[in-house]
Amino acid sequence: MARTSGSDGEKTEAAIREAAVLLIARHGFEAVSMRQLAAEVGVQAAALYRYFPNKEELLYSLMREHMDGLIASWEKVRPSSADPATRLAAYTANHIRYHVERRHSTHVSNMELRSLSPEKLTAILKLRTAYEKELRQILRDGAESGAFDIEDTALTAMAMIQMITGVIVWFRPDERLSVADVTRKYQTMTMRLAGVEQTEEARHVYALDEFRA
Amino acid sequence: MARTSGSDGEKTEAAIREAAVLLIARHGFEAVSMRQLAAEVGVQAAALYRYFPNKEELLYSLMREHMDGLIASWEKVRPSSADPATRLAAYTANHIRYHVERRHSTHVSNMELRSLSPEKLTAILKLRTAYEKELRQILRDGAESGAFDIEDTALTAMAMIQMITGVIVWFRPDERLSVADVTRKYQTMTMRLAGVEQTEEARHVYALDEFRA
DNA sequence: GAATTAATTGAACGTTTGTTTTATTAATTA
DNA sequence: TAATTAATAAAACAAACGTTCAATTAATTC
Repeated sequence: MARTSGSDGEKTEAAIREAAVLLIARHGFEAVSMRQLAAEVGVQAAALYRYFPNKEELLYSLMREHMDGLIASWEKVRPSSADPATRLAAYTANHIRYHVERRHSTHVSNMELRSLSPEKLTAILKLRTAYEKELRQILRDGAESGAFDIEDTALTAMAMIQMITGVIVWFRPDERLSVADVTRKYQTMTMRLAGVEQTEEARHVYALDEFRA
Repeated sequence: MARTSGSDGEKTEAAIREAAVLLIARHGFEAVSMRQLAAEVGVQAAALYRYFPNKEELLYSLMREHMDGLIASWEKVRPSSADPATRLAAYTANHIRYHVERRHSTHVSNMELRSLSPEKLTAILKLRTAYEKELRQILRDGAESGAFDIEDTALTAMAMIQMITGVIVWFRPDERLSVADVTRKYQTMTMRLAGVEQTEEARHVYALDEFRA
């Protein structure tokens, strides 16, 4: 056999990416074989090598796509000139929205870092650090202006990120809780961690429907 | 060759467990081979099967040991009859201490769940749920008594656990931050998430040296 | 319609995998 | 000291792994 009827490189690559994210999220990178992935796509294993030179490059490509998308999504909604509390609420909302919508690729990007070579690992961590730096800056600005009350901005930023990323571990949108509900509740919590007073807190969180779309 | 001079079953099993936790934490369960593990212990692969019937049972045994230890450590320090804020501070401190002291087994228990069969996965999750239930009860008691101000106790408990477990991702004890420093800062943050007022918050956190040993 | 390019198959490669079996020696018990 | 048990090595198993290569067909270009 050879080229199949109706075959299309672009569609095949997209199908590979989608199946790979799902399989790797479910079973882990090392546990997924190229044959298993190919079978899921409906193709022979050898065909995968037309799109990715090897297994590790496939993983790396998935992670880069995820991180690039995350940063791009933030740059799109970022209210650069707003006050720190507004920016914090926006950061929280965007983070949760992006991760909830991409549970599987988030899992891959967070859990499979050890399967990357040192150079590729460094590249991904660089993107992650750049993204986290945005939050640290918000916290620092708020602490300086007196809007926030934070003892250790670096530590608080790490704690916040862990907290809001953790939403994908337990949250599934259902009838009880919508993404908007969860976002609002997490916004309240990041405000509390930032040391915003209760009245100010509510004013910022509830006024931020625009960041929960 | 056969039995080696000075060989001792107990010591060998302990060596296997220790090496397994380290290797699996570093490379992931699927990426670690029985031969690699055996080499680390200084033994042939076949010798491992004297202590564990197969690879999965080894993983399961490591996870059970971790979870049992976590629950036991909490039962030992738990101030059952204290007020909610004190109990929350104790829970936070014990959680951080246990996890920081066992970074590698924490990594294994949190990241390798998907390598377990459904029955074993259920067993481990049952232990985890039991442990998390303790925190939910503290939050519920505090909310009822008016000591805490919490909108959604289940969600807040999940967020707190994610936050305080996340400490192992970035924290390494060094000259800048000791475990006691980090514990105190995280206690402040869990108090804030619980909605304890600032003055009460400080009174509870700073008086809890006993829970930071 | 012929030539070229894109997409894929099927077979094969040497390694490595988890695991089992058998033999052998050290330590312990009688 | 003889018999027994504990602990290991060495070799072998079939199965699965990532990857390569040559052949073949579909789609596109000329």
